[in-house]
Amino acid sequence: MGSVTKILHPPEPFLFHESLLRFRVSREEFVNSYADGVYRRVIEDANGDLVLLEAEKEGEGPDSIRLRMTTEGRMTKLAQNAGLDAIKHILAFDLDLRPFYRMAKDDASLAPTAKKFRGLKPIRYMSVFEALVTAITAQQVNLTFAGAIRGRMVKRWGRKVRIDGKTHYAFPRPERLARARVSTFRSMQFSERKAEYVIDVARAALEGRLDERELRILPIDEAVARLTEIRGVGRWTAEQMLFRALGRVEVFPGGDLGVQKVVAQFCFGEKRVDEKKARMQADKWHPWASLATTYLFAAWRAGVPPAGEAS
DNA sequence: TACCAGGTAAAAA
DNA sequence: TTTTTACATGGT
Repeated sequence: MGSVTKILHPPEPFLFHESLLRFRVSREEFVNSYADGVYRRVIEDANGDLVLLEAEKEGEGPDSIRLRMTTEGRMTKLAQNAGLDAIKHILAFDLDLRPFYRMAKDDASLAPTAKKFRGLKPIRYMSVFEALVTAITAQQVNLTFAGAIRGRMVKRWGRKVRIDGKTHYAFPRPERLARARVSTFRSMQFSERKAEYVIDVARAALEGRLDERELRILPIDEAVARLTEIRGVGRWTAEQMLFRALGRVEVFPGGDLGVQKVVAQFCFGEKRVDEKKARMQADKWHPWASLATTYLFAAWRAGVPPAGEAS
């Protein structure tokens, strides 16, 4: 076993705990877990070596991060660098929040939340593939159930590392899921259709139809159009991916039920708005629309009352 | 029991 | 072109 620990200093402001809370929803999900103040996940380097990343807040004051990287075999320089790059991507070190805050301070529905959660970052998935499959599992079912079936999939097809007697799973490679049978997914309580969608996306990944470089730079509409050519990937799934894997915060998943609820609550004092109304509101947040939703979700989780509402 | 859950594709109107 | 419906399952 090889292990190395590094102290990282993310660009300020940075709120570790509040940013990671998003991954505390399910204990059965395995791939991205945040429990007892530690974010854990397994990544794979270019040689195919698996690295367990364990990140936690270091000390008081401005959030520094203690990152422990562990491999089953010898820790190589390649693995170390892969781990460092991965955590910087996941925690969105490259995203400069300052222009967003300049916009938010003049927006009545966003200003209090942006201030309260200064340093909140949109935590990301590792790949286009992972984000698409994860989104598909979450289509039209409650997130607890989505996490449960995803966990079964990961346990069955994800590569694993044993560290200190505990097993950790990497997100399954497209090769594995592309060859999986629908009936195996069905036994994990995927619907037949979800199973087909996941397999189709895995095949798209293998065939090079998920061009990350292209999806990073295409205008959002065109990127969504490319993605929705894949069966099972609708607008919502495409937008989730662009935001959560590629960090394209200008997208707005207006069809998302949760987004419609938080926008309704924090911007209109209502219970639910339709997609059109949500997108009208989001236009005011351009080009940080989904980043804005990250702040509203944080406020909602924390039980912060919407601006202008009595206690 | 019926209805909803951080949707999508395919059929029907 | 727009509006319904089937899909699977767990929770309320």
